[in-house]
Amino acid sequence: MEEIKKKKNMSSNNNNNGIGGSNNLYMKVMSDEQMEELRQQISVYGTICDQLVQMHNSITSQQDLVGLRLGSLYCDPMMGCSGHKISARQRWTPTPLQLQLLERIFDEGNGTPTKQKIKDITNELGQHGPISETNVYNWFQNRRARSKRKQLAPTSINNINNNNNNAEPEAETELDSPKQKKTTPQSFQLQPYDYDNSSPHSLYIHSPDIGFDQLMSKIEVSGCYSSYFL
Amino acid sequence: MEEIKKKKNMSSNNNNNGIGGSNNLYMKVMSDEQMEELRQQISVYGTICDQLVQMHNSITSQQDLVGLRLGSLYCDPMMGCSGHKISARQRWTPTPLQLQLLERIFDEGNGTPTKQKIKDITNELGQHGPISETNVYNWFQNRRARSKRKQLAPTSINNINNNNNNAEPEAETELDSPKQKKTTPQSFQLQPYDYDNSSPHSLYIHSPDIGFDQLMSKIEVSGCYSSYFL
DNA sequence: ATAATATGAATGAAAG
DNA sequence: CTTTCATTCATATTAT
Repeated sequence: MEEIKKKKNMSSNNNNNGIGGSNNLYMKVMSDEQMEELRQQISVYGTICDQLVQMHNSITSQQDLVGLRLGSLYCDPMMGCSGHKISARQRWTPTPLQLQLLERIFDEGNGTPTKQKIKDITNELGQHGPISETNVYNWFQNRRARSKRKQLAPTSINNINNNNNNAEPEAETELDSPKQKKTTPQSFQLQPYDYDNSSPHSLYIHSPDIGFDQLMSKIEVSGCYSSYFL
Repeated sequence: MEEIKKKKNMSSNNNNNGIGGSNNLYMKVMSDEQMEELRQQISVYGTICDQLVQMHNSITSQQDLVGLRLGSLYCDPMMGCSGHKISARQRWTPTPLQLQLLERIFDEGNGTPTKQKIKDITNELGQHGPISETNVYNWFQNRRARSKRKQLAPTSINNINNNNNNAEPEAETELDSPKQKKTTPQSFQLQPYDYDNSSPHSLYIHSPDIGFDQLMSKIEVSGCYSSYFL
C-alpha cells in the first residue's frame, strides 16, 4: 500500500521544471510516457527471461512442462535480488452481484447477446464493479459452451466412446472425462502433409554463444536493475 | 544487487551502479551513467532472450523429430497406445517462427492476401513446420477480424488513469505485503482493460505468463512499439 | 504444499 | 466479412 502510493508520487511529479530546484541540475529527466515505456520494456524482458529460463529447466530436466506457473518468488529484502514479480495479470472476477445479474440474463434465454446488448449489460454491471464488454462477451461465451458441455457429461462414461466415428486413435491415455468431441469430429480438415517427411527439421541447431550459466547470472543482475521500475 | 532495490537507498549518492540513488526519493531523474546502464541493461535483456530462444529451439527441434506433428492422427491404433500421449494437437498451432512471419506479413498491410499469396506464404512457412493454406487463410481472417474489434468505447466505469496512476497493484520488493489474495472485499481492482487499441501504452505487460508462442512474438515486438497485442 | 477444479481468456476453425 | 463454436490455456480458488 505504501509502496503504491510512493509510486504514484513518483510518476506524477515528473516534468522537467520542478526538479531542478534543489540539486539535480545535471540530471536527465524523462517524461511519463518515456518512463512508462521503459518500465514496460524492462518488465517484459524480465518476464520473458524468467519464463524462458523456466522452460529451459523444464525441458532439460524432463519434467513435464505442465506447471510452468511461476508463482511468486519471495524475495527477501535482505537478499536484494529482485524477483521480478512483475504484474501478475489478474483476471476479471465478477462480483456476486454481477454474477447474479449475468446469470439471470442468461437464463432469460436470449441466446445471442448481440453487440448492443452486451454494451448495455456492461454498462449496467459497471454499476457494481469493474467490468468491460469483453468480460461480458467472454462470460456469455463460456457460459454457453460450458452449459452445453454439461449436458452430456453427467451420464455414464463408457456410453459414449465414439463408435461409428472415425474416432481418434489418440493415445490419450485415460482421460476419463467424457469431454469427447460430441458434435463434429472435425479431425479431418484437409491438413495436407505435403511437407516433406524427410525434411530436415533439425537444421537450425547451433549452440548459443554463451553458456546457460552465464545467461542465468546475467538475468540475475538484470533483475536488480529492473526493480527500480517495478 | 543491493543497490537499488529500494528507492530509499539514498545513502549512496555518489553512485554505485544503482539507478535511483538520489536524495529526492521519487524523482524520475537519471544521470547519464544511469541512463547508459539502463540502456545497456535493456540491450542485455534482448540478447539474453534471443539466445534463450535459440537454445529452446535447438532443444525442441530435436524432439520434433519424434512426434509432435499436428495431425497426430497417424497414431496407429494397433500400437496399443503404449506410447504415452505424445502431446499432440488436433488443431494447427503456428510455431513461433511461423507466427512471427505471419505477423510481419500482416503488418505489411497488404490487405487480404490473394489466393496466390496465400500459397506462397504457406509454402514459405512450411519450412518451419506443418501448415496448410487453409490455416493461413483462417489465420488472416481471424487476425483481421480481431484486430478490427478495437473500437470498444470503454463506457465502463473505471477508466481512470490519467496517466498517473496506472494500475499495477504491483507492489515491490520490500514491504511487499505477503499475499493479499484478493478475496476482493470490493476494493476495486483495476483490471487490465480489455482490448486497448492504439493506445501506445498498455501494450504489453498484460499477460506475463504466457505460452511460448506468444513469448516469441513478444520478443520480436518488444523493441518497437507496435501494438500487436490483441 | 499439492492436487483438483472452476472459470476468464485466447484462438483456430466454421457457420452465416 | 462477421459471428459463433469448440478447444485449450492460465490462473484463482478450494480441497486434501
